[in-house]
Amino acid sequence: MENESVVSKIQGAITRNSELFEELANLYKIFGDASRVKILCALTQSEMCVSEISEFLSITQSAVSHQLRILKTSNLVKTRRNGKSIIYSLTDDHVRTIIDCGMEHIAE
Amino acid sequence: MENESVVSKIQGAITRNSELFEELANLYKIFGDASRVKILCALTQSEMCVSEISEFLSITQSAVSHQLRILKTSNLVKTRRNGKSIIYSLTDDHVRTIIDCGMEHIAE
DNA sequence: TGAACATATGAACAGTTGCTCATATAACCA
DNA sequence: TGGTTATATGAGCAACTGTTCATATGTTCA
Repeated sequence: MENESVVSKIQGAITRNSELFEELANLYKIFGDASRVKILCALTQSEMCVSEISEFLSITQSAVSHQLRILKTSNLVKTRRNGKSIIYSLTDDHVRTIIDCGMEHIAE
Repeated sequence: MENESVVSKIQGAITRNSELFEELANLYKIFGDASRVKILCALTQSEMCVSEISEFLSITQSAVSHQLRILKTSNLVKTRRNGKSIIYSLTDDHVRTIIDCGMEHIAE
């Protein structure tokens, strides 16, 4: 079949960049949880502290902290201290783009 | 604090659209696995049958089938039969956009 | 029809995930 | 300094995921 060379080229490209796809999957895995997407989406609108996030998500402060740690480890959010509070915000605008991208797919 | 009204607006918007975020998370969950992203990315280049995918991913035909079922259930791929083979292809171009979007974030 | 090939499906299982509970760390203020 | 508030962290656990193995379904062709 004449499709074979095309397929083997694709195979080559994907096998060579296997780690890249691993990384890509790990990025999407972070967006693959409703709590986290909500947090990220909220942060596209305004920076917020932990207790504010905890309140509007109606989940435990502990749960929020755990999620925020994941987001911070992945460098999607950054923090600064303000008195007793820790204020979370997005590190860059890619998050917004990615969310928009997904939203566009859903709105079909 | 003057941030309060902003936060409560965001809270409202997110609480109202809770199901939307659930849907969004479910979409990203699908992209959150290396095997699936590789399959999807391969399909942006060319339609392929199960055995071809199985070959270049180096995973069982069964595993591929299971993953393809997830992709099909989510309407990301469609199928047609060609003799003994089932040919898989993307249902639309959103997949490509979403992958590109994530890749752009990684390439920083 | 029956053997060979291609794909789908169900059960089982190890690994992962996201939550809660209890507790630790840290800053503020009386 | 001690009490209060804000956040972080670790253990434990139930639910979920992705794979493999065994097997079923479906198509082709001699």
